[in-house]
Amino acid sequence: MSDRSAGGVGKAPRLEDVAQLAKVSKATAARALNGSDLVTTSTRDRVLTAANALNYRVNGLARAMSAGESRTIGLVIADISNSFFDRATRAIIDTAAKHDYQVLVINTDDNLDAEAQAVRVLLEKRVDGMIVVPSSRTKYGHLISSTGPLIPLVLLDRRIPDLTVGTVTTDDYSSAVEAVRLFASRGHTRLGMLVNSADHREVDGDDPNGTVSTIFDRVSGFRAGLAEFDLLDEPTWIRYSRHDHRHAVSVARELLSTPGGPTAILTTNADAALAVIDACNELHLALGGKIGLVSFDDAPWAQVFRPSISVVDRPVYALGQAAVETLLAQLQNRGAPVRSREMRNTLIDRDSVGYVGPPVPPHRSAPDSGDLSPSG
Amino acid sequence: MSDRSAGGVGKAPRLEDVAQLAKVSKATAARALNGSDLVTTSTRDRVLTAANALNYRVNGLARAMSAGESRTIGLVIADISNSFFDRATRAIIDTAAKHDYQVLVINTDDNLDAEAQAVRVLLEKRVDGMIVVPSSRTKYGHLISSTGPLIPLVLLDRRIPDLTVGTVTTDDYSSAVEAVRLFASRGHTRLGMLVNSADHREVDGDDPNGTVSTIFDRVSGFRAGLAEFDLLDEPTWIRYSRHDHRHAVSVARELLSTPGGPTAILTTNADAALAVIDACNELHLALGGKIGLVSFDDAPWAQVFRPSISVVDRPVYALGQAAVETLLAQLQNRGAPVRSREMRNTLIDRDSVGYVGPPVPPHRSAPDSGDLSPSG
DNA sequence: CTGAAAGCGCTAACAC
DNA sequence: GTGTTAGCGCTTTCAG
Repeated sequence: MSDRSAGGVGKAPRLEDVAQLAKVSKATAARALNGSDLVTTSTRDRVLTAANALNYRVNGLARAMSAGESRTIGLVIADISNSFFDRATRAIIDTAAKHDYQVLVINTDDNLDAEAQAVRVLLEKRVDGMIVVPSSRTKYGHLISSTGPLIPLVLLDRRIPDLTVGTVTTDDYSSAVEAVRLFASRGHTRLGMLVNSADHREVDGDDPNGTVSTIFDRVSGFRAGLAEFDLLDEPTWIRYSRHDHRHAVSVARELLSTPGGPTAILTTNADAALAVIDACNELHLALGGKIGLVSFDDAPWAQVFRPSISVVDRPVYALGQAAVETLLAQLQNRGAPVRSREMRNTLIDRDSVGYVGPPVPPHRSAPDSGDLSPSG
Repeated sequence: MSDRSAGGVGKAPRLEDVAQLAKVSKATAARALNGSDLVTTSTRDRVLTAANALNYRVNGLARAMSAGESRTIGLVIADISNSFFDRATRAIIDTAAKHDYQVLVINTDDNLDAEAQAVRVLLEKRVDGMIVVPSSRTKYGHLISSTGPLIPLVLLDRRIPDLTVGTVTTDDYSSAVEAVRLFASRGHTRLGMLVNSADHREVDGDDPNGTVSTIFDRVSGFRAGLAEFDLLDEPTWIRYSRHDHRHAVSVARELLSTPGGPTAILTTNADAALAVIDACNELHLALGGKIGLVSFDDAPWAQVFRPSISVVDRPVYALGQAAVETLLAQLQNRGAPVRSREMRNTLIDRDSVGYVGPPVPPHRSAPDSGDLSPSG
């Protein structure tokens, strides 16, 4: 039971055991193991051999305690099993590993309480910093103390306008504008939007304050696009649905079966796109013909579908990577100024936009596509 | 810089700070905080108030050190951004959280060295146990010591025949047999298989020893199915491809464009199915007509595609959940006998199987579908 | 170059 | 009920 040499059941060897076997002090053993150059080659060898013989592994917990850093970062994310976040998570874990950090992952389902709870747990586990995908644009009390973020923090994918912390996002506002332009160039004049959101209540026309920034940006950009072409901005054509295929399909169906309703839909993610496609299947509507679709996020199936789906491709991997790098930079140098990055999406036009008429002319000279940015 | 009361920069309050403020000893403070009932209500209140005032959070590292458990488990998985593993991961994280455990996730890309490295790191971080998706059926030296698993361990999704540890899998062997039966019932006599695997070399006909158990089982089951109907078991019709869409498509194309080649394909995952669909697109083949497809894993898009894809739906969430529960049971009671579970898949027949002729009769009286099991 | 010793913050005996 | 104290295993001055 208390056999010390056997693996499995016996206790793990400690630094002291190694030191004893190598006939040196703990301090020397530690130095040898950690590659300090204040050790003779011969003693170092003795220590290494001993460590090897005992199959010694440092106790990271003990090291973390005394060193004051756990080399662990926390990731607070909406839902790992989402085709966007899973890839972001992949990037984060891999990038962190490259720098010898591990990551503790927690899902929130975009629930604010769950998010606060996750932060609490991570704080207790003494992560060195965290990356969070905030579930609210406005509520962030759980992320700060009186003087700023509780620990080094970077926001991924979504901004919190009032919180000055490192943030890594994409230019969704202008991508939405571009999507509208694409629709307009194929003659679509009645545009709708299907927003897949945890918070699926219809939001206020002017300032959907409860929503996360990505959705806020996409909706705002979409509406700015409508204005650019003087197209009808009909509130009921911007519909919200839950993260639930059946519900999303029913909303999509309503959108597409309204007489005189939209002929083209912009969706905020791949799941919503699937709902639109399904609705078209059910209603026997010609997607890519009289009906147009553009979706945010380039899911693996999007280019295999027939018609292949036009998408706003987001640099997911790079986003996750940047988040980690921003965080690590902060860890290295806590006084460093906050650095945020907005990365560029790419509109990939495939076959789902369709064609219903000649290009719609812009209302007045269109603003440069270069520098549109959201107000919030 | 060393401001103690300010958040953010100042040091975090310790148990001792709380104790002092509440005018009790550390022990009492600890008891109050941890809900021991050997404390007066009044002192408990004082302590709680103090803790609150200081915004105290236990130092989980310190607790872990002295308690001897970190309440953290490690997850070593092939690739989180895969539509199967992402959902399994989701289940694992959520189930663990429910029991107040957090999860450290590491990707291996099915690389054995990466897996060994991951295990090493997790061991150093002193996780209480780990769940691993092993990248080899035969190499597991990094998982054990002379007396058994290094720490409580459960294998997810794939077995290691020679390793007696808790394992949670699905009955892929019989599902593959069933898939063959389904093809046979629609007249398909020439069946092929597209295997999407990190280890994409063609494996030996009889014992693909290098592959992971799921693939081994699926291929074995497939071939058993062929035997059942006395169908041609042509080695070149079982093709392996990398986790790379272009490559998979080219392999699928070869499979489908061989004159006299297979008219139906069983794929081992959703990505491979996408490759087959893409190949059919390119070759203008009538999927769901003269060409049949069944895929392992029910991806979100499978039922939305036209034709909708027939699949072997695997109980992913339950699988992850069971893995955690098995592991925690082991943690509770280390002497407990190893418990493994094989969960049942469900063949969902949609519209991609097609029809090429009357049902093929079984060669001899077919074995009961009930209890087929792989040899390895 | 090497060793002794003081913590890191908490839990769990063990006294009172 | 509450306090004292001895670790948990490591890093890191500070001496030698």
